[in-house]
Amino acid sequence: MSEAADLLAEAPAYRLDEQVGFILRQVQQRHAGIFAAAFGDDLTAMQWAVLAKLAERGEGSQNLLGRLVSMDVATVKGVVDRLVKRGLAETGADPDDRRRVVVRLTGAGREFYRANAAKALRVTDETLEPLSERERGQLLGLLRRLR
Amino acid sequence: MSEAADLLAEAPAYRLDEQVGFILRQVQQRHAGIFAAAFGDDLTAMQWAVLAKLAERGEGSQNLLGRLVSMDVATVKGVVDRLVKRGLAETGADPDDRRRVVVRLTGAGREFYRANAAKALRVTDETLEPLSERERGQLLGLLRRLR
DNA sequence: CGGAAATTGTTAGTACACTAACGATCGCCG
DNA sequence: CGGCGATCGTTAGTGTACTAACAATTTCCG
Repeated sequence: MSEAADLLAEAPAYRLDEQVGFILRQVQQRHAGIFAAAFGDDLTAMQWAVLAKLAERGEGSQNLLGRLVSMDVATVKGVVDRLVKRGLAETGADPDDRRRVVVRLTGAGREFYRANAAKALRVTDETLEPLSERERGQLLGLLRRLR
Repeated sequence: MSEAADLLAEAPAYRLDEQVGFILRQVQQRHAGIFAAAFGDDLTAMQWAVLAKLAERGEGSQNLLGRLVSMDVATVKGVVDRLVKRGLAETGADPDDRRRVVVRLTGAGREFYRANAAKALRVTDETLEPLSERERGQLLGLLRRLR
């Protein structure tokens, strides 16, 4: 009974504003804005991610670090370079593997982390501000499954 | 009864992997991968977004176009330049306002849109593949409120 | 042991993404 | 009408992001 109707529905409407990819980018943009407002010229979100991971896990090779923060090896290099230039991280040789470059936080890096972890949490909070506690959990649960 | 416990909880744990911003970036990465697998070297997601918007709305100034796709004015220029170089769009002067650059699709651009809209829909579909129909609606609803 | 395969990091090239500074033009208001 | 603020586009500079090609090692396997 619905076969004729199916024929009429042949051209599925493509509306950019309804595509996940598009909305995702807009949400990312808003988050980036909130982060920038909180951290100003101190650090970008990527640099903070690497710093936080180093604080969590101690030192590690660039490669491992890249995997932990879901960043390309070529990209992580640039981020680490900038952290080193800001004096928050330092690199050294791995005695066991001469290919490796070990990255670790400096004292200033650990200090920066301690001083700003609460602020970083507020960035997350402000990003999710339009949602109730229950909705936040829902959203995170759904997003995690799309990773 | 819980006041003593509250004092112990003073340092809120910051776990990178639980922050929306971080998860959001991972989901974006997966989506970008799916898009690239579908469109290969033909077009990036951004270029497709501009193309689709032009197909939806007809011609418009670079500035307007930027607003419609949530893209910086400086960024949109580069994207439009690349579409022009690929022969999918063209620019012209606005007779009413000599500051403006009007952007519109070429015949090849319209043709490309028609030929690929269904594929673009499949990219969205594959991105959301791990979720049920109901969950997809939930996710989009939540994300939209974070724009 | 020795050589092929895999891993690690670097560099170059392309494509977003945003800020700031600039010049050209438009529109409004006195 | 005349000027001044707002808008539009371009350019330069910084920071992700990914691919491809490459060199230096290390590892594994015959």
